[in-house]
Amino acid sequence: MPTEKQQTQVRKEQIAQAVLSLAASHGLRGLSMAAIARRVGFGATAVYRHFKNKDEVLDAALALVGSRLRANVAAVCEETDDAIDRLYRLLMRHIKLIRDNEGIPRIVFSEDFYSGQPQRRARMYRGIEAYLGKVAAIIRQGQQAGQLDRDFEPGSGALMFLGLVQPAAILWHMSDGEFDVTRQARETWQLFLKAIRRN
Amino acid sequence: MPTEKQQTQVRKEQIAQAVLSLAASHGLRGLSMAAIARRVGFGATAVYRHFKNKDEVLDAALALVGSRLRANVAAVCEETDDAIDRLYRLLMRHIKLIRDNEGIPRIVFSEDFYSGQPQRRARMYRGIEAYLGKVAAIIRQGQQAGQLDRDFEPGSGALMFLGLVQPAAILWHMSDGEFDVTRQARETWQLFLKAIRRN
DNA sequence: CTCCATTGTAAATGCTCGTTCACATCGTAG
DNA sequence: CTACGATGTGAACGAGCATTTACAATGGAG
Repeated sequence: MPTEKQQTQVRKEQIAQAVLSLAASHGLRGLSMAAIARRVGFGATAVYRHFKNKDEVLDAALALVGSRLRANVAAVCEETDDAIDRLYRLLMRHIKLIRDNEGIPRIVFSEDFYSGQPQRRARMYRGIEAYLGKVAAIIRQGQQAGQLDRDFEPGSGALMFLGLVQPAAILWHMSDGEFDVTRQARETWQLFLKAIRRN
Repeated sequence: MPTEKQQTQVRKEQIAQAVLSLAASHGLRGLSMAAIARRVGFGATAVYRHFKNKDEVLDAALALVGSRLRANVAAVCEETDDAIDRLYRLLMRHIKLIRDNEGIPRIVFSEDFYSGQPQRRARMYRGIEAYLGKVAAIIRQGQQAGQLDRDFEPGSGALMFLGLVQPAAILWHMSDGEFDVTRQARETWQLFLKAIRRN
């Protein structure tokens, strides 16, 4: 047996990360069990020692994405107390996360990921809602502190915040990295700030 | 032969539309030749009378989306000369287009659609760029007319414009229609307006 | 009316891929 | 040290699906 044995816990993480990496280069279509396993250094069938089936593997990858997003929010709240600072840092972290793991948007926005899996779609929906809720909380904090305008709903602001990244991210990877996400995000951030800041 | 004969031109349109309809309910994964053909009222193999292979079928669907988007821009430019009006109407038309053809975002954002097809991805990129260019042109017109602020690039504004719809659209169909896109778009439109309007 | 190009069908092929099974090997508890 | 559970392997199966092929029906041009 050429491959070393490893704990299931370790393997699970490796497999989930392999899904993200592979999705980055080949999307969901080329995401076969064999490809995932090869990435880890496996035969295809070994994956079944750690997961019941492919769906469980994809679920693990999804959970990984969720934990990364939560970590970002926690980090910016650690770094600063200022609402605007928090939002800007979160924006930059979000972009970096996507740049480093191109597979994330490819999976999250891929419809094949959800087709035939209503529970997974529901879980994803709740995950995005939770993320938006945390952004909204930061915005509400800014409104109460008097930095941000009070005449809009924090939820709408949070949605717009997400809109700062999404089109840029899609264009970025459609252009094969040619499109400058970071620069564009900085530009639209200025517009966003003008929209939400107390005049 | 139970099925009536039809002109290739007619069939091509039917097939492309069938792709959009099917993608709406089952994503790209369930999008088999058999399913497409059945939707039209066909056997699977009959599709090959009109298209060389599946890739050509998907390309046709993509072209259909492009023509719909162009039609929207042309329509709003017909309806009014005012830049802000044009943008608002385009936003609403864009939303309606997506609500009526849920398959569009499912295809456009599905990475499987592009994986292994670099030319198609490039074509899509050019298509989005062209759309953004037209939005930017409307914005520039508004800047020259003095309605809109001059201190931001029209391209950035156009990107932000796209960001008004995208997250809302994704949440909409992830929530199975529960999320109110139109209401949210109206809210974020107010924010957008505050961001771009000449104070 | 009669060809024949066009449009359709059914059966068959070959490939990819998820999954199972029987067996080998590692590492650790006792 | 020894057994046994945990982990890994390769072969094989079966389903789904794109595509090809041989054949039938349609319908308009001459």
